[in-house]
Amino acid sequence: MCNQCNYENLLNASDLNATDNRLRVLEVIGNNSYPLSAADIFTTLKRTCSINRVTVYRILDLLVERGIVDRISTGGRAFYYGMAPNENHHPHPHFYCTRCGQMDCLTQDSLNVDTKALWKTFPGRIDKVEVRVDGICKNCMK
Amino acid sequence: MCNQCNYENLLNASDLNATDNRLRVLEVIGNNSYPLSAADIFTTLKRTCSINRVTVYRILDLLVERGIVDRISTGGRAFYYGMAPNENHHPHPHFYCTRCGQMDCLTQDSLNVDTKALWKTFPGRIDKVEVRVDGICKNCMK
DNA sequence: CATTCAATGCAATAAATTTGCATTGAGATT
DNA sequence: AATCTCAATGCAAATTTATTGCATTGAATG
Repeated sequence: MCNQCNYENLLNASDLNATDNRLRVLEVIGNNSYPLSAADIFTTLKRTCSINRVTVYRILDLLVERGIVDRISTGGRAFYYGMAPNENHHPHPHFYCTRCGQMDCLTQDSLNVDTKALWKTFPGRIDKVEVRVDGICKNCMK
Repeated sequence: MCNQCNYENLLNASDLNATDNRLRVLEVIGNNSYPLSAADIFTTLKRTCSINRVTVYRILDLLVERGIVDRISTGGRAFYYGMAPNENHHPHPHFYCTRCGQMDCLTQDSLNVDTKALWKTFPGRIDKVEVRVDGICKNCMK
């Protein structure tokens, strides 16, 4: 849950008009404590407003492209979306339950990833390092 | 490229009959120096034998389920497949070029991931830790 | 020779996402 | 005020990737 990010500012800073729909999508993502699928976001929005599925996808694409939101791959077929790293959101690994599809955020230091060497020697451009732990969550273990 | 794994033994050790198709799929994966998509594997096989796309998917599922092959997520929509860790193949991170879709293996120690703490404290079951670097590869940078 | 069953093929379906084209509405231009 | 423009959105259809259901085959077994 994020109480610190000003979504309107985030959009403006990326030269995006802060439309109602963009703000709504960003709020759903930012106010959630774990990443959500496009379907999750769409379903949530549908409850309180009339928005098209395609619009959600397009907004997500835009937010990812501008680096406001992170597209996170799962062990499954759908992407999940969470706030991209910024002053209020630090990069962190995720846990994906292969049984129920729930994705959780792990603390930044639960997995220690040292990327310094790679950044120095890699002959291309590095945009992002994604760390995902797959397994069965506490709930599904019961 | 793997000259050490005996694919027939790998299959037998998992109680799988070493059918021609299974061996072929495993050879394509094992003899390649980077992970391949199901489509890559299918296309490669099609060149030299008659096999159905569905058979490839089914064999891949089976190999993944038995832990012979790893299903690796990319920044894109398709899964990629590479040899699962065994005595000849150590776990390692991957690089995914978001421009051309090429996936490369990084050396085991180019990224230092320390998972000890997580294993001790995580309240569910951990099956796999996937580390993927996304960016633009050397070729696409030109 | 009949039976069984794992392996495979083929067609249809599903899930997630993307594309093409139409509509709308707020602000700029005449 | 009427018109124009363009970003934002909607709707239907298409695409991509993967999965399912059911039929066929062929080797092994009784």
